[in-house]
Amino acid sequence: MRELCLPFGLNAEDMQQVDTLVGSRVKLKKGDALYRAGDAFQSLYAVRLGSLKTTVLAEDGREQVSGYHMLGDIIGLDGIGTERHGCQAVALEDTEICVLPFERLEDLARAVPQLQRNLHLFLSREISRDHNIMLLLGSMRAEERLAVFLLNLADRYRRRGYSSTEFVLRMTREEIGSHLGLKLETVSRLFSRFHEDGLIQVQGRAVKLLNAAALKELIGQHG
Amino acid sequence: MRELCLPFGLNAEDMQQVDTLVGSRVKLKKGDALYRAGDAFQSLYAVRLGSLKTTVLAEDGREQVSGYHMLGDIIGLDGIGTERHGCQAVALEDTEICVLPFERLEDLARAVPQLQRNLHLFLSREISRDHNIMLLLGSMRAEERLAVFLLNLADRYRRRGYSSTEFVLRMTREEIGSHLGLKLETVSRLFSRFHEDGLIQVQGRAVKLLNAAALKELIGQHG
DNA sequence: GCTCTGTTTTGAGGTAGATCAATATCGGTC
DNA sequence: GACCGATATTGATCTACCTCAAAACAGAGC
Repeated sequence: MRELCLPFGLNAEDMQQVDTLVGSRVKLKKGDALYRAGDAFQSLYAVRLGSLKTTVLAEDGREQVSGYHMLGDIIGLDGIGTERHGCQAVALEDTEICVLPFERLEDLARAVPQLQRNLHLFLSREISRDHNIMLLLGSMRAEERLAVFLLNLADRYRRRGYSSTEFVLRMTREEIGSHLGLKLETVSRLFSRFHEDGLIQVQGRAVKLLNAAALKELIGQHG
Repeated sequence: MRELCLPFGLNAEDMQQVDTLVGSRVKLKKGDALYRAGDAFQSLYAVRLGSLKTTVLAEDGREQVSGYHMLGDIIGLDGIGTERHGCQAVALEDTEICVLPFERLEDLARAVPQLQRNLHLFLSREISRDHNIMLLLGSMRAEERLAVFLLNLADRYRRRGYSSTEFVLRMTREEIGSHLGLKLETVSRLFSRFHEDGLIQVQGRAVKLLNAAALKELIGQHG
């Protein structure tokens, strides 16, 4: 649970303070942007419902999906340094967000050590996560990348109490491809192959993991 | 300067406190590890002299260079969340490091808002940096990657007051390749081609940028 | 239910970068 | 200054993935 909740481990008194932190709530429809690259940074955002993708943009317009975010994830962390968001966040379905004004969060973090600790945890975990994606993009073959993606998704659903073997993807093949450094056709072909090989069952965006162990085995082969 | 110094913008009084933070100094020889994957996390490290590479390790032993760090860089940020370092840091030459015990840094950050702010800046900048590398690895062609790498290096040298057009690479072709998601032969060929095309001058690890504008133009083409 | 648009699947063929291999060069050591 | 292992260069070939193209499918709106 710790990883899913910024105010984890706080006592009742501190919790009251933190409650004053939560600013507004935002509702997004599928396709709505929570923020865009270049927007002034003021707040972090906690996902309460639904899911979003974040994308980094190159100057020439190329776009790379940098993350897929769901319940409990905190997004916007990359904006702290630059005072501007470096990427954009777009809802993949109807989504609800808690706004956490960052200045107040900083003030509160100074007063509440456990909150400070949690904030650092979230920041650092984002860094670790990104490093793992770099490893994936830099040194894994296409089928390994998709296997990692599926297993990672399964794990995140599991931690949130959802089925870890059956879920509905919220992203298109193109978005998955962008995230994994592959083209949509390659992603589609891999889904088909995993299906044929009995590793998964796919029907459009509905995915069922049939043999997670075999998927894990796939990772690390060849390369 | 702000980006190069954790105690940036602190007044004299606060500075005195921060001075008490700096624990020991560590001297590393070329090839020495500052920390290894799995080591308990206790401190952040500031590079005072020399340079290091950080590498992420896959379970199967594959290794990916996640960063190249020089004077003023803070490393170890990915360990905060997990209490274990997720990657390893190895000196690329004789190197001097300041140890910053993290618990004390956290304590001090609660007392000194400006220090807190700077810490958040460093954490967030690392995230932005990683996102840009993800963009590079996920959607750029080989020659674009090397161009980005060289221009980025030039910029970092410039900010530190060194020549931005002439420098000596501290990494092997293989390490550069690992960082950029390419094989060493590809890196070598690209250096040769950039040389032939009059963009740079290369002699082993000594590099001179002859036409930075053309290198910039290269980025964003095709893709 | 039908239409339209966006998404997905599948096929055929091309290419950037990998792999394999041989030679050259560097940097350190005795 | 000669030797040795590590690093770099360069060439020839191979292949994983991309590109282009066409058809099947899904879902939102009427």
